[in-house]
Amino acid sequence: MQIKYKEKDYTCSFEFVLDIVSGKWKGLVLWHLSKKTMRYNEIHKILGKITQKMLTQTLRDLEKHKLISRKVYPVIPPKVEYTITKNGQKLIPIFHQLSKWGDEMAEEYAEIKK
Amino acid sequence: MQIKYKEKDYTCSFEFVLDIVSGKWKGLVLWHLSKKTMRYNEIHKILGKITQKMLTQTLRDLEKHKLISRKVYPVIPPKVEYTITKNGQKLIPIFHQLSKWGDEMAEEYAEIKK
DNA sequence: CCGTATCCTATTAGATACTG
DNA sequence: CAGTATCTAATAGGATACGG
Repeated sequence: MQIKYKEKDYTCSFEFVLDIVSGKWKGLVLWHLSKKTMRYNEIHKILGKITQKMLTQTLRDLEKHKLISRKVYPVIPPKVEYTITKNGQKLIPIFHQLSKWGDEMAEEYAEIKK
Repeated sequence: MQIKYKEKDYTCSFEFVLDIVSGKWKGLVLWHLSKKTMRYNEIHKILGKITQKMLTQTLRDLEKHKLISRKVYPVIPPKVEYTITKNGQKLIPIFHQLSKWGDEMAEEYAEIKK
């Protein structure tokens, strides 16, 4: 199935999915948001080493693809909450499977640090 | 779970998985090899626009992570076959789920070309 | 047939400083 | 608090030529 979205063309839906979740931080952010709604700084702290630029970019990407939603409270100081959407939530069980597969692979490699 | 493999560190197995399957071609090559064992040129033709450099690099990466195996026949002209491993095959059903999810997303976006 | 070896461009990510 | 704006570094990917 050919997919066109936001000016980009994909030859199959799997390619489309990779574009949505690949990159250094997107999967991780989604994973954390699947547990609870979080504020910008909260995500920033839990990820530790991400720069503000990358975090903002990651959040915007996820929002663009409707995997998370952004709610701005008109208060001072600013308050912004990020929540996973239903579509985003549907990815999580699949992420768990991938993780499990990764664990099994790692055990076979026997170079694990627990 | 901390994973270290081939000089690289991963903070979780999901990150490890992304490293294994992300990139422009790896998922696609694995997908095709899940259907049948193929020769180098056969893969090259079916992918169409991949350069030899990228194809070789992709195959080496997949082999390094033991998702495919490489068999060289000592004949002239050379013959090399690539086969998906059991570990690689385990990924395929998960890929199908991701694909299905991508299709559903695409339908919601309603910018599809079938 | 199945690759390597260079060289080059494009994309992604990080560092740092600044702002409503 | 939640971001932008620049600048730079690192990595991924592509073009082309050549070799056993």
